[in-house]
Amino acid sequence: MSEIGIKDIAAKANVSTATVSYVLNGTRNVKLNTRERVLRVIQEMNYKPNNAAQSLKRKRTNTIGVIAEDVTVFNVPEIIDGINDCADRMDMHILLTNLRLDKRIGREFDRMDSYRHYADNAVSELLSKQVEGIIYIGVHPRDLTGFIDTFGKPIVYTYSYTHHDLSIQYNDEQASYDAMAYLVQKGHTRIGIISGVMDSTPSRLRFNGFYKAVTEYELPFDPQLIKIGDWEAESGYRLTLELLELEQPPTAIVAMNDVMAVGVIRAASEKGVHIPKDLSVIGFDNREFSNYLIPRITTMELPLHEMGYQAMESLALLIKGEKVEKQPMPSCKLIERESVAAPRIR
Amino acid sequence: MSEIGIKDIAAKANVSTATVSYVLNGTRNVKLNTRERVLRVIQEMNYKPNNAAQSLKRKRTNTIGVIAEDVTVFNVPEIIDGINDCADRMDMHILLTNLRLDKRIGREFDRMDSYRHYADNAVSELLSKQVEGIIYIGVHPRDLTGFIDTFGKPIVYTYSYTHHDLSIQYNDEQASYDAMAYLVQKGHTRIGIISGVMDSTPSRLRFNGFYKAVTEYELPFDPQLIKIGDWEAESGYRLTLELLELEQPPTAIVAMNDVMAVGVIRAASEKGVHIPKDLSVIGFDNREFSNYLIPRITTMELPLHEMGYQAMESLALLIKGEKVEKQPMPSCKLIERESVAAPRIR
DNA sequence: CTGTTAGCGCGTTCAC
DNA sequence: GTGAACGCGCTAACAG
Repeated sequence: MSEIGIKDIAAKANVSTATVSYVLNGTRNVKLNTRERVLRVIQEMNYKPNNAAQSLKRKRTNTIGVIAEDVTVFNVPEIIDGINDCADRMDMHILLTNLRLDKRIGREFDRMDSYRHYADNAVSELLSKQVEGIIYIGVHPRDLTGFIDTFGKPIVYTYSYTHHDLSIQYNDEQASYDAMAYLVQKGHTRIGIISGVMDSTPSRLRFNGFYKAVTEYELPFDPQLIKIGDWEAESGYRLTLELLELEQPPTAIVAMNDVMAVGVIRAASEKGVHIPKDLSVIGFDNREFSNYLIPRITTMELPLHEMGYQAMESLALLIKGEKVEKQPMPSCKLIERESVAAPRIR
Repeated sequence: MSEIGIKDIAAKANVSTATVSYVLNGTRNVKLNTRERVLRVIQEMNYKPNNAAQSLKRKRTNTIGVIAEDVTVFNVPEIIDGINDCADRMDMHILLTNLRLDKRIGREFDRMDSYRHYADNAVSELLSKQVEGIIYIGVHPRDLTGFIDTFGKPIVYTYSYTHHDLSIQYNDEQASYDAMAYLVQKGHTRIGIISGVMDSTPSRLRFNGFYKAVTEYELPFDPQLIKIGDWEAESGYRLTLELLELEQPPTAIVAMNDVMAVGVIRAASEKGVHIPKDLSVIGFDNREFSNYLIPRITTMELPLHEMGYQAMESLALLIKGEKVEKQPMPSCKLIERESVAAPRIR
């Protein structure tokens, strides 16, 4: 056990505890000779300064808290990884709290009161542990204004946002615009879109991008090509069937997530419509499975790592009391695979 | 900011700091009247005791460290979730360290020296933070004996093991036996197997289960049905092609992970072999994508949550100095989906 | 039984 | 290079 303290080291090395501390922290010059002796004893006894005592005195913990709504949801680990990446470089440490929302309340995000206490507890605990700031990772982008109170401690949201605090989000509108541009460039003009539920922020942003592309590229605007899904594969399946039954079916479909893209593929294969020859599909999220489907789907990858990284960077600035200049939103990246081709000439 | 300390509360409530402490911890009776007054002031000022000071005095932190080799690897988040689940119930807190091995060194686990220092740093840091024990989560089951030294602090390994320490592993042999039994029960007798690389523990254990089933069910033992893959989809693809070219091809294939099962599906679809009518497939891991493939694959789910839970439970016992009685290994669970059917009668 | 005083835990840091 | 006060909350000893 490490019940050895600084005075044990001091005693064994025949110096005062002050000297040991100076050696350890390089806070002051110590004669080479004694320094080496001290260092050797520390090594021998495997001494590790008690962090609790240190931060008590220093009034700094070099620690931030991360509250993850649920670490098992696909986007979260990669964001944490980005936070870690950045934190490592600036010698900051992370205290992770996992709210386990997905298991505890499922998808009912709108019933905030049913899970507010989990968040409150997490914040209390983190503040008590003297974190210097907090990063909050949502499982679905949405407005969290008024949800938690950090009592003045800096907080940065990612994959969610509030009206008052800093938040790191990716450029959803641009992503969907880019997906469209890519299809147009391949020669498509009749492009269908299957959205997520419409009261969700990403759905709306992505729809904006879609609409912007339709306008700028002067594509035929046909409301029949716009389908409102619910993020699940079944809706992708059902709505694709509807699209295929149109008098003039689309030559390409943008699905607002990979899960619904699976539905698209199922519907197409059932109807004997070949992807990508007869129908192109783009998904969103670059979920792990998108690379294993047949065909492997072309999809927009979310800049999760970068979001985590930026969140940590910004939080560090906030902690230092410096002004955080608005960084450009991280962009999604198109992962070209096998589900998109030029449309068949009819 | 929460620069407010216990004495601020004491002053405002006209009591001594001792009283405040007693109120807070319920360590002694305090007259209802004063208690309520104190509580009210605490509430008003949002006072949170400084955890550093507390643990310094109490010599207990109620905190354990979790070292994850890489949080972005598929099995890790679920294990963390299990740890969390258990830790929450016993009011323990978690300090997570992410080694980021996958990004830093990729799959070269055998070159331990290239990443030992990451682990050493993580342990040092955790010990310095006075964790009461450590859980180590590997990204691939393997022997880590001698890899790290916790200087006497309890440690539990999961998804990896050492000769000396407690480790929580799932029952791999049984899983593969069960997969076989399931196929046999469906009527299969010629069953091919595609293993992972053979110097890996899970490969060997799963092969044992396979062999045991072959023996017990008196299946024809044909070495041609045994193929050594490398965990990647391409090997599943290539080896399936080989199996299909056999004079007497198998009616079912057990792939030792879902990724190779994807290769099986690709090969089959290319050869016009219908799954599951002409060929049944079972995968391993219940990776997210296995549920989105066409056909959705039947697979063995790893008891990740339970492993995390058990690891935490055992560690808690170790910390208390109690003896940990050997628990039964968590079992995998067969997830029945669409890739298995009875063999065609020839 | 209720409340207070004061020393302690362990490193840091100022004054000597 | 050293002695000792200090940070903040806990708790033993003591008082009413």
